[in-house]
Formats: sequence, C-alpha cells, structure tokens
Amino acid sequence: MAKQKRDAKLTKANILKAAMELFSVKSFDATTVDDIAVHCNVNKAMIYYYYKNKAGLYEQVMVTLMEDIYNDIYIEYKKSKTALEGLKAFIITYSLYAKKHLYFPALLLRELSNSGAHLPELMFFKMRKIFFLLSEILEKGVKDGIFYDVKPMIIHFMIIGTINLMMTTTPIREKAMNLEDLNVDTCSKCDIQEIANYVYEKIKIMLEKKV
Amino acid sequence: MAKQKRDAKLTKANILKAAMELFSVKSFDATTVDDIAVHCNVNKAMIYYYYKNKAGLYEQVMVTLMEDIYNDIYIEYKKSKTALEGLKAFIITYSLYAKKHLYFPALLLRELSNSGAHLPELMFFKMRKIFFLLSEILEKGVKDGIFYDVKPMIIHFMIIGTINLMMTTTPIREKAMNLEDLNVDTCSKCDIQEIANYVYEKIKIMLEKKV
Amino acid sequence: MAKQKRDAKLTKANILKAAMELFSVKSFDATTVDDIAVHCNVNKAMIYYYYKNKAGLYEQVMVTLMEDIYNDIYIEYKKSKTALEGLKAFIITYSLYAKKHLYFPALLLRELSNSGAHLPELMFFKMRKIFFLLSEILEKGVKDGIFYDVKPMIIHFMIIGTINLMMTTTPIREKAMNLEDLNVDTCSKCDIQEIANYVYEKIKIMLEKKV
Amino acid sequence: MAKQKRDAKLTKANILKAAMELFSVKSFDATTVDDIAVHCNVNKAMIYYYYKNKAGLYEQVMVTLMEDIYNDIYIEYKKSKTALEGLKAFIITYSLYAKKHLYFPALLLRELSNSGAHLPELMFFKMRKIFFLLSEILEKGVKDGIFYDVKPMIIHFMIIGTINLMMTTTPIREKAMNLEDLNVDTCSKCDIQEIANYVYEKIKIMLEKKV
DNA sequence: CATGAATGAGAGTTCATTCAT
DNA sequence: AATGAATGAACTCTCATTCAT
Repeated sequence: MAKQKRDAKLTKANILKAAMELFSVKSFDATTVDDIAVHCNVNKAMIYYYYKNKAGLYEQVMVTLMEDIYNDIYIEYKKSKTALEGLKAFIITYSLYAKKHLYFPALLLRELSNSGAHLPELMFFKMRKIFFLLSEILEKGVKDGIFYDVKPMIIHFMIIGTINLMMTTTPIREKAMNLEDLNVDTCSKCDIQEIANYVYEKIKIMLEKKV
Repeated sequence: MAKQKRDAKLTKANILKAAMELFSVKSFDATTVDDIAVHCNVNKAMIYYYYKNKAGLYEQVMVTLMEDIYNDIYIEYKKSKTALEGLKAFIITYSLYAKKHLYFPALLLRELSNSGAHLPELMFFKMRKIFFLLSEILEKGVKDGIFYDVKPMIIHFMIIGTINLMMTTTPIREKAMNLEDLNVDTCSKCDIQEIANYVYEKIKIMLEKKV
Repeated sequence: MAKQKRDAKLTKANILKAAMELFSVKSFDATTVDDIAVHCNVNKAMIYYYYKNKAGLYEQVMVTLMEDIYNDIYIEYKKSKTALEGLKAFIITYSLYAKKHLYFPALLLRELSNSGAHLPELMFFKMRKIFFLLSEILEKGVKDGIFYDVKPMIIHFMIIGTINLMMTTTPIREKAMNLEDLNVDTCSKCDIQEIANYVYEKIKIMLEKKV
Repeated sequence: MAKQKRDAKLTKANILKAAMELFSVKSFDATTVDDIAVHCNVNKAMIYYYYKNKAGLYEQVMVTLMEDIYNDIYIEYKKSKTALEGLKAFIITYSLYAKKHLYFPALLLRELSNSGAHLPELMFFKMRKIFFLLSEILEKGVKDGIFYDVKPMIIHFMIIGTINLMMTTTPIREKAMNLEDLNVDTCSKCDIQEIANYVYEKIKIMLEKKV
C-alpha cells in the first residue's frame, strides 16, 4: 500500500509517536529532529509545520502523556469506594500505564531530575494534578482514620520513584543478575503486576500502622 | 589571593568539580566542554589533557561520586550492630551525602533513566556495590527474624528513589506550594534530616510487619 | 548573472570542482573544509549534505578523475590498430588529460606516495584498470613481435611518473632555470605535447630494441 | 640499561630519525609533534629546543637526506670512467639508497607533488645538485657521441620517478597481485637490484639509439 | 501540505607552540 | 638540558531551523 499522503491528522500523530519513543530512549538533547523525521517517515520541515519547534514538540509529548495517565488513573479511581481501593487503583493503574508506554518512566524521571528548571508551565500543572489526585486519596484515608502520619509528597515519590526506576532499570538489573560473582536477587524476572502489587502491599502497611 | 599557576592536582580537581556541578544541573548532553572550562577558569584543552574526552570526564565524575558515597555509607554501616541500625545508617548517610553533594541525585537519576545504555562498566559496578550493601543489611534482618517479605531491589529503589526525587524536585515543589489554587503540602519546607527520618520510619514499618 | 539558487546539481558539482583544485594544490590534510566551502561559495554544511564527510568528498574527487581519464584513454585506444598506436594513444591522451586537469598529477602522485595505506577500495580498482589497459597494449606488442623484454609495471610508472613529475614541477623548474649559477636545461619552456612526444619516442625505442 | 640522559647529540639525532620515519609514512601534516616525541622517547619541548619548529625539523630531515644521497652517488660517480658507467652508478646508487632509507621515496615524491610551493630554499638547492650531477653525466655521453637526443630533465624524472614509484607502491602492487580476477604481473616480487638494472638497461637503450 | 536545499551557530577535539620550573 | 602544564587557534562535523518551490 502506498504511503497515505496528505492526511494531516495522521502525519501529526505519527510525529508525536515517533517523538515519544525517541525522546524516551535517547533524551531530549540526544534526539535530533532528523531522527524523528526519519523514524516516522515524514519530511523534517513538517515537524516545524505542525509543532513550533523541537521544544514545542517535546512539550506536547509530555503533556499528552501526563493527560493520558491522569485520565487512566482518574477513571479507575472513580470506581473506588475506600481510600485503600483508591490507593490500589492509583498504584496499579500507574504501573499498567508505564508498562503500556514504556517510554514514559524515563521521560518523567529525567524531567524530575532537571530541577524543573525549564519545565514548561503546562506540563508542570499536569504533573501537579496527578499528585493532587493521590493527595486526595491519602487525605480521605486519614479522615477515615485508617492512614496515619502521612506526608503525601514523600509517599507520592515513594510510589512513582519505585515504579519508574524498576521500569527503566530492567536492562541493568538483568545484566547485574547475569554476573555470577555475587548472588542477590535483582528482581530481573519480576513483571510489573508483581512489582505493583508488592509496592501496594508495602505502602499499605506503612500507612496503616499507627505510630 | 592570586590564582595558583601550574598546580596540576588543583587544576585537575577543579575541572572535576566544575564538571560535577554542570553535569548535574544541565545533563551530559546539555553541558558543553566550554561551559566546564569557563566555569573552572581553565583552558579547554586542559580538559582533554587530564581526561580523555567529555565522556571520560563524565565517567570520572560518576565513579568518584559513587565511590565517595559508598565509603561514607560503609563507615557508618560498620558501626551498626543490628539490621535496623544498619538500615538507618544506610538511609541517613545516603541522604546526608545527597545534601552535601547537591548534584549527585540528579546525576544518578538521569543515569538510571537511560536504561544503562551507555553506562560505563566501572560505574555499573560501583552502583552494584551500593545495592549489595543494602542487600546485606536486609538479609541480616530477615535472618534475625525482624524483617519479612523483603524484595531488596524494590526496597532499594524505594529508598533512593524517594530521597533523590525529593532532592531534585525542591524548586518545583516550592513553586507548586506558592500557587494558592489548591492546598496540599508539598513538603517544601522539609529538610533532609526530616525526610530521611520519615523514610526510615516508614521503611522500618513496612519491613517489620509480618504478612 | 545572479547566482543560481537552489540548484542541487550545480551546487554538488561546484563543491567537487573546488575540492579537486584545493586537494591538488594543498594535499588532503592541508585543505580545510572551510577552504572548499569558501572557494565554491557554498555553505560548509552543504558539503556534508552532499558528501558524507571530507574523506568521502576526497574519494569522490579521485574516483571521478580516474574514471574520466580512463574513459578518455579508452576511447583513443579503441581507435588504434597496432600496439605502437595504442602506446601512443595512451601516452598522449594521458598527457592531455593532465594538462586539462592540472590538479590530477599532484593528486595521483601523492596518493601513490602513501603506500596506498588508506587508499579507498574504489579508487584502487580504478587505478588498476588504467594499468591493465597499458598492460594489454604492451602484451599485444610482445605477441606481435615488436616489443621485447617488457615489464609492464615498470614501464607504466616510467610513463606516468615522468609525465606527472614534469607537470607538478613546472614552477620549480622555471625557478631553477632562472638561477644563472649553473647552466642546464630544465625544460622549463617545454609544453606537454612536446614532452609527451619525447616520452613516447623514447619508450618506443626502449621497447623495440631486441636485447 | 637506563636511558642515557643529557646526551645532546644523541637526543638530537634520535629526533631526526624519528621524524624521518614518521614524516615518510604519514606525511608532514598527518604527523604530529607528539607522535615524534613519543616515537623517540624525548620530551616534546626538546624538539623545539633543538629545531626551530615542526617545519624546521622537516626541512632538516629533507636536507639531510638529500645531502646523504648526493654524497653516495657522487662517490660512485667519481669512480666511473665513461658516461655509461656514470649513468649506471647514478641509477644503482640512487636505488640502493632508496632501499636503505625506505622513507626517502615517499618524502621526495610528496615534495615534488607540491608544486614546490613552499619548498625550503636549502632543499631546493640540494635537489638541483642531484639533477646537475645527472646532467653532467648525460652531457658527457653526448659529447662522447654515444648518447643522442637527450633532454636531461625528462630523463632525470624518468629515472627517479620510476624508482621512487616502484618503492612506494610495493604494498599496493602486492595487493593488486593477490586479486586473482585479472592476471598481469605487477612485479610484486621484484627486488630493487632487479628493478634498478632493468631501468638502467632501458634508459641505456633509449639514449644510445640515434634517431 | 510537502519537500529538498540552505544556513549559521556552535560543539568536541586536536595540535603546534610556549611557559615555568 | 629536560619536563609537564598551559594556551589559543583551528578543524571536522552536527543540528535546529528556515527558505524556495
């Protein structure tokens, strides 16, 4: 089938997808606009036609992802009754999203490593929304008298830090496992479900315990 | 005091220090060799004289930091008797190091986000050593019958993920706090001691609870 | 006439021509890509756009020249009936080409001085083709019983060595002539036709003589 | 045995020798002063101490070689009685020298390819001396009525062009021989003696023939 | 909408040369 | 006489971005 020409929406979407993948595996700076153009089989100039510039494309990528993940979580969260169910929904859905969009964890971690220096406004707000959702859940748990001693920001990073790092380090962990000099389990065979459940169980314990 | 001329050790050290700072605030790709040279007031060519190239300098930066932090932790760990004391030593010392070397958390997180793609061999081993130290502590706790259901890799990332993210996000968290639209505590006033203690307490709870 | 804009073929050809000239007067290493860009009034980046890199451009230059000269010789050679006519065609055509493309002799001699160390494969084969053509001519002469005691490789270098050196040394020879201290003819007024004929006559004698 | 320190003459000579070798295999531009320093195990600054600069060192290399070869030839030439003997002495001695100092042919050819543009004065005169020596021989042959139709400059380049090219192309010629697609003798097994004799015989024929 | 050509700024790296000891 | 440190000017190559068609 010949390449579908002049389908604006498709072209634009293709660019975004290629950008997601490349930005995630190679970082913003290491990805060239040429890379992206080649990857999605689109003329380089079109990238500037549809997106202001490289930074604009990057922002769009991040915003899209943050909105997506927020929506996923929100839907599951809405189904939950208790704080515990909400917490589970948050952790599990987040993990599943990370599994589906393998590029997301690296992108987010990198962004969070940059002191938010030049973090685009829009993205900043999207990130905050996700955090607020968790806060709401935690607060409800406290109000209902089942969570104690909660610092939401720290809990938040405990959850997403762990999940994201487990995702991005899969290759290193496998490599570390194969070196037979020392023998410690790097969880190289664990799948996300398992990891997500473990994290949930542990966070649950940690929050339910009255100090 | 006039600049000391022709002091090889000093020059070399200055380069390394400047590199640490810049690599941490701007990432490897975004930092230019010129930046570094200017930052430490050294002729650019000297960077190549003392370090093979930009990548070599970066590797040296990372290896130095990993060795440093490992040593710090190891010293404190050796003073501990119980697994709990060991755990506390690990978390607190790690946090203090992160506070002392503000550039470390960003560097480490970014490295862990790159799938270890071009992670230099040497650095990989240094990172592994730190993980093994924690594993040893946890294992002892299990043997002593005070820790249960331990997955060391996950616990490890829970600890360092949380601490590092709290460090790197300080500016964003402050910014988020100042926006008065929604009111949730982003821990923008928390200092490391407090964070580290909180993390320790929570991890302790999470590990001590028999499932 | 205003400079023709956006004429890809022209731009590419201009680069090649400028490269030929500069590589020949200054050698590969001594010629900078900037030199070339300025010389043909083209943006430096275009050189990398059309030719992989400096080495790629150089190879293209050499291959183009070798193909050109081979074709010129081949055409004349085909018109010849006897080995003697073939030999004459070879020497004369080669010389005329060297006169037309003044940069060729220096380029070739320099390449032959480098032990073919990093001689690109492609170029090596082009050079061999030219030699084989002469070999064919000489062999025919032997078969026809008019040439004796032929070592084609040595004859080949006798011909092209002489012609090329006479071309490249024109300026020195003039200079040497003008110094009145010693009085020997450096052939500073000889033109190529004359030189080529002399070489042909001498080679002819040398080959026809039965030992 | 420990390195002999502070032997000025030796150090200076070592530098010259290393320079000869490297300039010949890699050309002037491709050879770095560091290369030379390392090659002869001498501190780089010493090169500037003993020789004005890189160009000065190069000139010294060339002048030394030209003087050497001139002397060698002159001695043999003096022993000769007839023009033919002189010619033979010239060709054979030149060839032997080229064999002894393998770097010489490449250096000379490269120099002769540079239009003598920036050929140092001194070197120019040394080269001229060698040519004058041959001229003298040829002139005598003409006077004695045994050589005819002599253009000394062309004969000169015929001789040294052939010998030098045969020397520098040894590796290519071997390579060309090993490719079995076409079958022509590239003289890849010929040694210098053989080549020199062949050249002498041929030049002799060429000069003795009355036109 | 789409494309290939063009641009200019800058990045990493090398190197001849000099300085201080 | 000798050395390691330092310098500054190039040089190759890349890349985000824009222009002309």
